[in-house]
Amino acid sequence: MDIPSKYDPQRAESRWYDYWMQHDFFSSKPDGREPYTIVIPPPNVTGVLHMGHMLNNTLQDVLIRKARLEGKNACWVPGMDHASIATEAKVVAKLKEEGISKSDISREEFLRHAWEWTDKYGGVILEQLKKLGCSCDWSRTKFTMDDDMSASVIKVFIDLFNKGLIYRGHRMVNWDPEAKTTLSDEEVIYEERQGLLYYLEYEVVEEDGKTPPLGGGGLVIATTRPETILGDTAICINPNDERYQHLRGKKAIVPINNRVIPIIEDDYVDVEFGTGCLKVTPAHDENDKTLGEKHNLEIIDIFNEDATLNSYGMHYEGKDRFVVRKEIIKELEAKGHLVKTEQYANKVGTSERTKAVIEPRLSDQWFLKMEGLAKPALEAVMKSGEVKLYPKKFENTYRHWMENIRDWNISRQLWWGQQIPAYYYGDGQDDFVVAENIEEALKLAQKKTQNPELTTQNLKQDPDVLDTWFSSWLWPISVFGGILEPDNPEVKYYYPTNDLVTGPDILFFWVARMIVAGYEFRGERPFENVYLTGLVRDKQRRKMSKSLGNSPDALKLIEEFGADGVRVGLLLSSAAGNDLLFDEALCQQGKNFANKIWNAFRLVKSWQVADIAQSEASKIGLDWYSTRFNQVLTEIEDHFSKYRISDALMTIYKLVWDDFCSWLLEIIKPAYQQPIDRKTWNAVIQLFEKNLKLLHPFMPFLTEEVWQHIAERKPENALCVADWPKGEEFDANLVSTFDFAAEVISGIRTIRKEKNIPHKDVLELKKLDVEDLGSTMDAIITKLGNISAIATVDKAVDGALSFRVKSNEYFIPISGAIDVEAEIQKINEELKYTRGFLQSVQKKLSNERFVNNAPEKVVELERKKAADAEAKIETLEKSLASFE
RNA sequence: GGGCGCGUAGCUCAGUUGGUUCAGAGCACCUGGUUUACACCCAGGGGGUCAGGGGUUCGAAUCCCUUCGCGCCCACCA
Repeated sequence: MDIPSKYDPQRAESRWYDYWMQHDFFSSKPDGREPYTIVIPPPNVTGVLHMGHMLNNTLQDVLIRKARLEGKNACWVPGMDHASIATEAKVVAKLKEEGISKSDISREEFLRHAWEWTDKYGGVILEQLKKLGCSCDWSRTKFTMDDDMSASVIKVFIDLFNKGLIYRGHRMVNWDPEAKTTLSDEEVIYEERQGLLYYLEYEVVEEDGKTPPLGGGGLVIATTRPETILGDTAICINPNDERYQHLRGKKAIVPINNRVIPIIEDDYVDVEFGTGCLKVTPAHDENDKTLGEKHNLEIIDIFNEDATLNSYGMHYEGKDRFVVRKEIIKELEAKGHLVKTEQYANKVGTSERTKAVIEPRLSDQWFLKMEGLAKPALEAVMKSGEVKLYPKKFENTYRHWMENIRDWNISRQLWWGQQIPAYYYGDGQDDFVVAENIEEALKLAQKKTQNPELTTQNLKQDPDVLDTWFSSWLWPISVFGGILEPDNPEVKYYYPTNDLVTGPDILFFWVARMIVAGYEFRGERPFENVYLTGLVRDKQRRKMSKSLGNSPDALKLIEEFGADGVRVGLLLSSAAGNDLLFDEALCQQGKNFANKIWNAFRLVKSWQVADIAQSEASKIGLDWYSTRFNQVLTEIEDHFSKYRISDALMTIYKLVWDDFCSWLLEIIKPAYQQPIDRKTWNAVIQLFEKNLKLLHPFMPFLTEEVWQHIAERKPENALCVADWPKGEEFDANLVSTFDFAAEVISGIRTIRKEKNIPHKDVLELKKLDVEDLGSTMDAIITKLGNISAIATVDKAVDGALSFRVKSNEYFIPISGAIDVEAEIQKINEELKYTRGFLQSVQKKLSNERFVNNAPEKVVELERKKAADAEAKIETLEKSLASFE
């Protein structure tokens, strides 16, 4: 036999992937079959394959391959996301290396560089997915900046604007000073930081115009951000604060710039916190802004867009906010304003993308009103169940977010993305129109202004682009052209899609918004089931990240363990929603499993087939395995229906390794250099093929390789387009009878081990039946136990080793001395245990309340347990007697 | 500060409405094994007061209360 004893993944992987592609097995077109659709969570165009992607996409591939085998029209749409902030940052960095600054080049030039970059690096991750075995319909690959995708985004923007849901507003937004753009609330991550709370004394202007000296004469405020004092426009106290009654109606003086500001009163101020005096900086704090509006305060913005101080910062102009914090404290101390500092832990908002500390900033931005839009999306998950989340626990999180949803800031001060289709013709708040292009805009503007003289020269498009998620929320619709052509046959066939597999970290960013978009733009859910994976962590539970360097190289793993091995490794311990603690040992387990299957294939292939009679053992073994297969198949289907993918895999793993390899193949294996009968061989090949079908979604390469070599195949009969096994009725009794026999075999093996009897020594077996197992399984016991013959006896056999299964007793007579003492001790131990067991059962049965209250079935079972135990005790006692 | 979830064998986790199969699986570990598919293997084995305490019940890993430990989400306290 020249099949190598080790499975070689590398050869099989490239060979079969090419084969699948050549025969177009992954492509899908609408037809009469039931569709099964998944849209990929589009990875960032800047991304390279990491463990999270591997897990995610393996899961999707399992689902899509299973659906394909089930005869559905399986369509997995791949694609990429333009990821505006991340990509723009990379392009800016790259230009910087080349000595080009973004501010020195035009928008058009910049975009040219960005596209160049995208074309060069963009496809990498998709190629890597192919290495993993992902069976996407590559002819459908989409990019969120494709012309039609962008057109969809613009159309949706205009539509929502015309519905009055998009508005422009001067708001406090999350400003990322590094990317120089705003972020949505969801893109801000709050981190606990240890900082200082500074107590600063401000001078107070008395009624007589005098200012008592510092060191007790002023008022003391507490702040974490002393650098913002130059933007202070008031001091606020609680009107009920006894301590500060004397400050009412007075004014205070801002240190350093000596601006005189009012002291106002508001309940908002917490009397308990700090000193009870609050400095109000409306330009740099959300709450202060609210206070400012309420009390008509001046707004002084002291920062530039990169968070350095502007001219209001006086001699600090041009310096970074954190530098200023240090320096200004020194100045304040020197001037006697610093009273004390305290350690203080507070939450600091940071940018998800750049990690920069977020600066609250007032600016003109575009917002989408979410409240009304969220309603159907909330009901779909919480009420109608049209959209189901797995695991269910995320429904609570989802509900909480949806019920407290805030308007979505959709504008970003970037160039890479869909430019906002708003055109300004003047400086007024309302001097703009929203239109698909500048020509349309001109018409609208002329109409709005009643000025036919207006030309495109007078129009200026908003320079900002839309949030990336404002394009990806349309993904399940727009990849099928469902926004631009709502009635096209593609979208009608594939939409709504079936399953979505993604991480819980983008539940709000993406999943929730897709549900919103689905109902708003198609009146229908975008998908039925959402499978939320866990995060991939390392063995020490740390998140995998580039900076920690604890993320293994995905492609190296595939090289080392094979794509199938890695897939199995990732899946084995990844229940939905549970974090996955990645360990290469898991991949090793996957690789071992692949090798196990490979060797089962080698074994079967090595047999000579002859027209001889089928043995009894083979016949029973095959019957049993067919039955077992059907039993396990129902379990597997149940796991799949609940999206318990790792359980489904483990169930198949055990079926193949234990039931198929360890039991069935051993039962039918012919003696050395003997042929196998044709009937058995045909049957086992069929069963092997059924196993391969179950395995294929998890281990596509290995199974295709074996499938193609185990029998002659026509090109169109590849495993990846074979048919999923149909569940058949099965006889559970056959399985339990077999289990009994397996226990007997196990008993024989234990005795061999205890007494050091090699397997090749033939033994005799005598049985004393209490429970009638019959003789159906004798052939199997004989073969696997290496037993010469099984004889039934009616009393215990003297001078034999014995063991018991349930109430039956088995004897193995051996030549030579039996260690009588040891046998007696063994029996005594079993007796003691069984008596104790019986006692506990009888105690239950003698409890009237148990007998009266417990269901009849339960009581009946206890009675049977008691009877069985009594029978066993009797057997054991007889055995003991035989030694005396 | 509010909400959600978790704590079961050395590790990662199952355990559906309390009652055969309730104390399980895989890996790891230990013992033995050159049986001619596979040592990436075979056979056998040990291991848990189900986080601690209290309660309900004939009966609790499962229901209730409480303590401790951990994770996640949301929230404007300077």
